[in-house]
Amino acid sequence: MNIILSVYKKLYRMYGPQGWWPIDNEYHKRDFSYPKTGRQQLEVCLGAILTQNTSWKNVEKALENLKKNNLIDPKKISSIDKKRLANIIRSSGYHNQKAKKLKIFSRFYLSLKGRAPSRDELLEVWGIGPETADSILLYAYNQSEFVVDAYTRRLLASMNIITEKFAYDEIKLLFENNLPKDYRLFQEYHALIVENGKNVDYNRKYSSKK
DNA sequence: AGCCAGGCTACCG
DNA sequence: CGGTAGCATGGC
Repeated sequence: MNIILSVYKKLYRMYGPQGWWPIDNEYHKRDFSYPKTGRQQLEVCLGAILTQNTSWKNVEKALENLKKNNLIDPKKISSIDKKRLANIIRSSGYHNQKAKKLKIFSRFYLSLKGRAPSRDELLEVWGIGPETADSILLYAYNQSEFVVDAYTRRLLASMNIITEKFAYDEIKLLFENNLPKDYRLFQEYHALIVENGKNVDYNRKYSSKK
């Protein structure tokens, strides 16, 4: 069995099913039928943007605030005053940048008229980089795109499978070429890597930033 | 009381 | 091209 798959099994034994992406603060373990509504789909997209270089705790509050203001809605986000939006999502950090990102994404989301975006389309949107694009495709659209984040790099580097300077797409392909193309597996695997990253101290030695 | 988090853009050489 | 400063709050 290849090492990528055996690492998955080991993590799964250690932590069990994760039930990502959290929606309304809940982790739907062993249920891969989410998102169930357009609103949930948008919530995943917004969360993916808000969590950029930010702990999920801080994002939860921002999402709660958005809900309180009835703002999980692309039209409302498009039209709300940017300063006001920034204040609502303040707890997620970089709130001025992220307010802009949410507004630009909402416009884009509306332009899709319900269809799924391609990865290239997402990458053309200001504020959406490779990890956010893959998170959106994997968790909001249930497409088999593997998500690579800082924890993924640290994990593979700690096992000497990669060096720190592997490109995003190289790491992504390493997973996708060694796993059955199954979005449920991809969802669970990435979630397990993050859970593991939160619990394991890599001594910051393998961080992508210095 | 620093250090860091589920990154990305802009700008520099 | 590759490298890096800037963005910002809250948790530990």
